[in-house]
Amino acid sequence: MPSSPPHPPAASRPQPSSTAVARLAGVSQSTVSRVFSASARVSADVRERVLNAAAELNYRPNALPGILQTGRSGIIAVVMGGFYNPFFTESLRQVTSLLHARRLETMLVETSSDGNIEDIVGDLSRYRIDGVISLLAIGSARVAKKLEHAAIPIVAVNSESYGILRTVSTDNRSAGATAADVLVDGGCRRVAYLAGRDSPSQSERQIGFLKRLAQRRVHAPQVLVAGFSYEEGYEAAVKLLASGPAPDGIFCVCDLVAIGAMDAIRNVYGLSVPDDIQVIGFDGIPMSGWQGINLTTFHQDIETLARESVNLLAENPPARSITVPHQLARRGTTRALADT
Amino acid sequence: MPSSPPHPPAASRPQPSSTAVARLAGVSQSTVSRVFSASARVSADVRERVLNAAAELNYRPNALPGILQTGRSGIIAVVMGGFYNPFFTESLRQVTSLLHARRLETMLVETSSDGNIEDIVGDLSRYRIDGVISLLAIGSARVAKKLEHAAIPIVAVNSESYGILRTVSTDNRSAGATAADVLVDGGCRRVAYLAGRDSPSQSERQIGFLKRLAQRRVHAPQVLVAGFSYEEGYEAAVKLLASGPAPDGIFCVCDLVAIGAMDAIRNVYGLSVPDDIQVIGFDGIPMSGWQGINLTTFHQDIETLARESVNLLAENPPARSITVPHQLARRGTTRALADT
DNA sequence: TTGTAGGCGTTATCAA
DNA sequence: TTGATAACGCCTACAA
Repeated sequence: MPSSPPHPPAASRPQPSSTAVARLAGVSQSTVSRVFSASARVSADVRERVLNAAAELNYRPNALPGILQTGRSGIIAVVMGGFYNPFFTESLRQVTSLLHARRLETMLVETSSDGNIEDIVGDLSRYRIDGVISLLAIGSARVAKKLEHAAIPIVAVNSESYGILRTVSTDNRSAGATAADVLVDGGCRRVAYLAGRDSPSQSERQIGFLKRLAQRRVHAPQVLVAGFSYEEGYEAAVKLLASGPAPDGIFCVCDLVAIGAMDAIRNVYGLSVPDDIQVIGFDGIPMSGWQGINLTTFHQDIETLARESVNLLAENPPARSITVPHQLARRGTTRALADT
Repeated sequence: MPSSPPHPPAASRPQPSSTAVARLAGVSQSTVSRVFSASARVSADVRERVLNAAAELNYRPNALPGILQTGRSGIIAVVMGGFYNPFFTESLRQVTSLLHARRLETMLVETSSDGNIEDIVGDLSRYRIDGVISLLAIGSARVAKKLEHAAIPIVAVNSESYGILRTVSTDNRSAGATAADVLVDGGCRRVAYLAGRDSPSQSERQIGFLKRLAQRRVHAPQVLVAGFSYEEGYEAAVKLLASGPAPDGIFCVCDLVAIGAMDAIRNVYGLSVPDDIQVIGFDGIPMSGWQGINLTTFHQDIETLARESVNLLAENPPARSITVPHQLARRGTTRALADT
């Protein structure tokens, strides 16, 4: 690509201003403004002349001066990564949809990690965005403080709050505990956990899982760091099964990892899910319900996560964190009761 | 939800202006402006005083006045729907990423159909957006004309151009033809097509498929309108197989439909893919490559689609349409050669 | 090198 | 009901 100008060329003609409309309609600029504010009264005669002139020039009110005055843009930045995971894209959809219902626009920011979220927010603040919803967890107290310092309201989903941030999270720890119960009740005695990386929600799930296993007097599980993708789940399972006696139950950090793991279990090792190994995922992405997959998993209540995130931002209550219950979907990769 | 103000409350303190920084640093506002424009020369002494004052106030330059003057915002609206289909979300990711590389921001607009795209563009033009990339096809010449009239540069992906719009599209017709070849070469003699709805790219695939079948002297396929989702593919296949003698090959409008159809074929009718019925999808979403699915499909070259879309918008060449080649991925749901 | 002044397109205030 | 004017925050001449 040749070196290009930072901005695309402006539209051939610049957009007409209210002054241009006023000139054409033979009224003052303020009258045009009034016609388009809808709140003020304008005589029917004048209104019609103005609307005709506006239509002729294809006039569209410019929101920028108002933003300049009020400091409020009606724009929310949504920070996201992991586009390959339907959990995130569906979250994005719902958040955008809810923002739109409140007449707020979504500025989408794509980033693979939260490492540079401070720069991103700093960058975007030149547009005077009204707030930030981060679908990525904030990774450190240092970043959280910087964000707080930026004085732009921010809500993070499935993130630690560091005592500062407003957060909305699925009850990850309790899900981990339930996963342990499902596997143990299903007869598993030798379980494993395929972990994600650098994510507080994944840590919470892991902690809940380990604690409950200990309570149930089951051996501590073998823990392997996979990641969050199908491929990483596949590879982690290959490694897991190559490393010693096979487990009889695996809890996976997310559905994509679980699906990858199942493909490895079945195709590389010729083992059966759930007869040889039971598998549980997390997220409740649509693919988990496909008949050919039929994965037992935990639904994250994306609708509520999104709704509470937008509420927290728009209503600007005192900083607080909201926990959203998960929902277990028992399907074909686990057994209801031990038949031993 | 109680009736809420249209905008979230502004950040507690309004963001400081360059004037505030100037006051604190004991210089004029223009000097502050110069320090942050980087182009102009400022003495080291003054620069430092200004930067210190700016840091103390946590000053961030406001982009709006500049936009007001130039009419160029550096914001591109990306119109999208079908979040459940990884083809669209991956397209969104790549487009956003490329825009970001050009220092352009993405304003995300979610809409289920293109029906109201005119309203959307009209709405957004109050932010003086520099252009629009629509990942949804523009559905009618009427809408295309309106968009043209709005004088905002627009590029549509996999859309008809109506002789006006700039478009970037996969070579859908040729893919349809290749699908016919693959099935016929694989021994199919009685094929079906599971169609989408209201989409020019889907029509093109269908036309290419039908034409090539005729050339190959195979009976015209049974065509059923499914849609674009797993569920719709599933239901369409159930209906298809219930309606008479089963086909021995099915071309599906997209991968999700193909995957749904396969689940129905296998689980409802106990038939084998590919032994009884061969299946071809379209898009090349990641799931098509999962071992448990292993679907023969056509990869849309999203990278190129996204790159050309952004180029077309940013470089503002004379209106033109670009066709991007697809790539066939032969996998386990078709057979290479007829063994009859 | 630095300061002063005008203008971008609105909305809000005040006067007519 | 309508018009004139100030203000938002920055950039860009132009003046000093």
